[in-house]
Amino acid sequence: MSAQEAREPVRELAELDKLLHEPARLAILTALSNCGSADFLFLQNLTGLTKGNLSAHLSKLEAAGLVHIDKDFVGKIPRTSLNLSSTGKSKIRDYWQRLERIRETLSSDEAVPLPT
Amino acid sequence: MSAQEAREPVRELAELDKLLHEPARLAILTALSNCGSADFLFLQNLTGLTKGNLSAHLSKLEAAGLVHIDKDFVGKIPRTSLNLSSTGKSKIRDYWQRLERIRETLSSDEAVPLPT
DNA sequence: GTAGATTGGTTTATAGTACAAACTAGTTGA
DNA sequence: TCAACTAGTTTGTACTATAAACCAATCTAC
Repeated sequence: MSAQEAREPVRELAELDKLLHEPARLAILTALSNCGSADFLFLQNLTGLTKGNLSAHLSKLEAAGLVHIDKDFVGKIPRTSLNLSSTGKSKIRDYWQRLERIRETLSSDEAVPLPT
Repeated sequence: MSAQEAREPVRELAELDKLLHEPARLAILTALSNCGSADFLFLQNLTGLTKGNLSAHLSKLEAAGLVHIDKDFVGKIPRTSLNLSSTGKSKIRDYWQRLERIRETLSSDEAVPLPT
């Protein structure tokens, strides 16, 4: 992270990683970050997403290496358990830190110069 | 904003308004919110967006009633000036407030219950 | 035992979106 | 006057999110 970047909070906003920034995935990653591990239905209930939608987002996050998807059976009922990979953990933590830093920068000083 | 909503920060994340949440538009709106008024090229430089991209996003924001687009001439050179409508101002302010509140809620307590 | 409903998801089809490249209209410089 | 530049807009494409349809297995009622 360069000094350049740190002095350009507006540009940093425009360059946020959309894989993490997308609302549904942000909700999923943030939830997993807070609760460690969760199963599919719990996550669906928490986020309010439809099954298809949640399934698609989870697949995308798995493909990107941010979450692990484990399937097993509880008795005879299938269960899908989700948890963050170590990359996932650090990426979502970094995302929130970055956002908070941008917010602080923008609200604290004249970060955005006036055009003439 | 219901108490229900306030107790479900993860769901609130999943339901963020994409018109504002999209990185490029978030950058545009936040920049305008900070500097009051700006012209096209200034904004392009600040956000790092291409002209076509910036133009498209501005049109979308105008159509949604969040920004005003004014065109005039400085000498013989055309100039496009942008500023937030009152709706735009309150919406971007609310967006950041909401996000900050979600962040605080999620980091301060056991906002996300553990699945059994 | 078998018909229908339920659980726990995945796949598919579509509508919407962001983006860059191509274009437009006018201006300045050589 | 011809080329290059300014200040954008329009267009085409590739991507993406989403809901609806689907699937396999289990449970329940009869």
